[in-house]
Amino acid sequence: MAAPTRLQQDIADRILQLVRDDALTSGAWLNENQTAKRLGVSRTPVRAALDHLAEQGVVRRHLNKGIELISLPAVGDSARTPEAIELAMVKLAHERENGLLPDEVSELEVMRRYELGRPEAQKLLARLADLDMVERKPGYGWRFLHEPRDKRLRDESYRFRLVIEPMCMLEPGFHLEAAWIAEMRARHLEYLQSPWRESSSIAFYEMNAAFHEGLAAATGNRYFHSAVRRQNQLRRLSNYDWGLGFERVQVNCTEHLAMLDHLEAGENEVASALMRSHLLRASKLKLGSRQVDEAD
Amino acid sequence: MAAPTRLQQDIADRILQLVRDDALTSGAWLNENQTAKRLGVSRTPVRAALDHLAEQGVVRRHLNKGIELISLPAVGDSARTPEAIELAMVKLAHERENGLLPDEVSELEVMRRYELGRPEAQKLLARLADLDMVERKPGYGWRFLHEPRDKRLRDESYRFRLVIEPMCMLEPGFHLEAAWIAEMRARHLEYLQSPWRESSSIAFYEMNAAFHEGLAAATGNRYFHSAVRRQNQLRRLSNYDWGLGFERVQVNCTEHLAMLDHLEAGENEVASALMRSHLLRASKLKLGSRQVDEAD
DNA sequence: TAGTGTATTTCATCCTCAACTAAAACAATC
DNA sequence: GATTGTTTTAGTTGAGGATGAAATACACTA
Repeated sequence: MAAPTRLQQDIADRILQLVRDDALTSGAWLNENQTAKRLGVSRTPVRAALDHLAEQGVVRRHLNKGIELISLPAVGDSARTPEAIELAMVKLAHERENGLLPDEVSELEVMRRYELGRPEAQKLLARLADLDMVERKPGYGWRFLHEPRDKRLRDESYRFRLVIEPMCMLEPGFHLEAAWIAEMRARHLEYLQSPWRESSSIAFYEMNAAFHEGLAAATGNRYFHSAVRRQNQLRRLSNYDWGLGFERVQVNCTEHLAMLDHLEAGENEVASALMRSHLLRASKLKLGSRQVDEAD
Repeated sequence: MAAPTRLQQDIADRILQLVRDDALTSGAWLNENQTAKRLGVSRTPVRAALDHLAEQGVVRRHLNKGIELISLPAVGDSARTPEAIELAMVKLAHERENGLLPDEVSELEVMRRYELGRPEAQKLLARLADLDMVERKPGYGWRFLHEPRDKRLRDESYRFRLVIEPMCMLEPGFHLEAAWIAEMRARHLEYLQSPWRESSSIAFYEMNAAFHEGLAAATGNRYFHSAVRRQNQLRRLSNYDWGLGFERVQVNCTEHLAMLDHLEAGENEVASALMRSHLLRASKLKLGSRQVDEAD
């Protein structure tokens, strides 16, 4: 059978998610129409996704009767493959940090260097431009906007976040879902209890990003949300190769948990103050050799 | 002769700007190499631009000798043609505001409706997505993220700016160029002294945007700058067809001028407070029939 | 009738080719 | 020797076609 499309893979994952949410068990029957409607998509990709799931033995098709659920795979089994563009972006940022890239690059150079098609290279550069990392030169080519390992950049980022993030929880409409708090707390506790491995640094960064982004989203104000998301994207580029000690992880998690506690208790001013000091402390950390940036 | 390229037109304008900055007069000689270097561009487009200027009688080429300046056209003579994409964006935003566009559009529909090529339509949609105005649907097409004339959106924008902009002038590195202050002051005074015409509303908006963006740029922090610029772009879409009264223009200019005064005197805290009340006042204005948004 | 199976249409992406533009190298002239 | 004129090379953009995927409409089955 044909390889699954990005969308089909995505739909397949979301179908499994729906099945879990509805607490369906083996033997349950799925409905193409409803599924398609719930996912906001036509039946075509849903059918394709179901075909793929059938191949994996998760469901079984019965001719003209429907789809039977056979066995539900474990959560997180489908190892989301990050997009090629994402990978290339991280790689590019990394090479730039280490002085392997000149101050100016052409589109073609990006294509060759990271083995991308033209549209992909264009998207990549557009996204970097959006993050204020590069800009178009007047004629051809692109120019990096700051030096590798620019300390000023990091300071600027913290100063910006210091203005934005503590204000989030003071916004009028600020509201956190109880479920979100619970999930965040669980994820943080996991890091406190299990031993730290270098390999978990990417997942740790993502949890951090989700924490800060979630707080911004809770304002209900899309501009706060998108400003924080933008900062996260930016930091993601340089932070994927952290060298991070367990103490730092511990401090970070503890501070996050404290904020969650106060927010749950409705003490938003306290949480706001905590956020401020949290960011201040992070901004003052000395940078280790491999520590281009750190947790928050 | 071939029609001037976007870049060539741009270079031509900037050459004239350089000539003015250097206070060159008729009879002066221009140097291709230096010009190219100053503009950060190769000689090729500079030559082309000079050819176009020669056609218009601004300069004259002497074979193997150089370029002689003949007559300097008046400022603002070259009516900057905004990019086709810009125009289409404004038009699209306008139609959307007036309910002429459905909640979902396809790329092709954008191409047809605004007579754009595919790459242009893609760029347009990408930029709208960047401004959080639309998002990709899972399958095909794009979806508008908010209702036309969404009041909430406007409130959110003000709340965000209320957090960001007053903090700009309190940032450690904040520094305004004296020349910038002088120019801004002059432009504002012009609006106070000359009678208000409906036709000046676009120019008025641009002055406003330049004011706020300039203050953000003065922080030396690119994140403040880019956050404010983003807000300006967003507002530009819905604000180009203002219906604005002279009183509002007057109040707006007066407040801006007061801020400039205090900033010049080093009283940044005062200016910051003024900015806060400035934004608050603007956010509380009642919206007139055509007043989708207002000055600040 | 409510659902799946099938076909058709619309849409988007990818690719390649052609045209053109800018950059860089070289030649010619003052 | 510096500056302009010319050529060469590299890079980018735009247009059309092929491919494949999603949306839609229709047919079929329980």
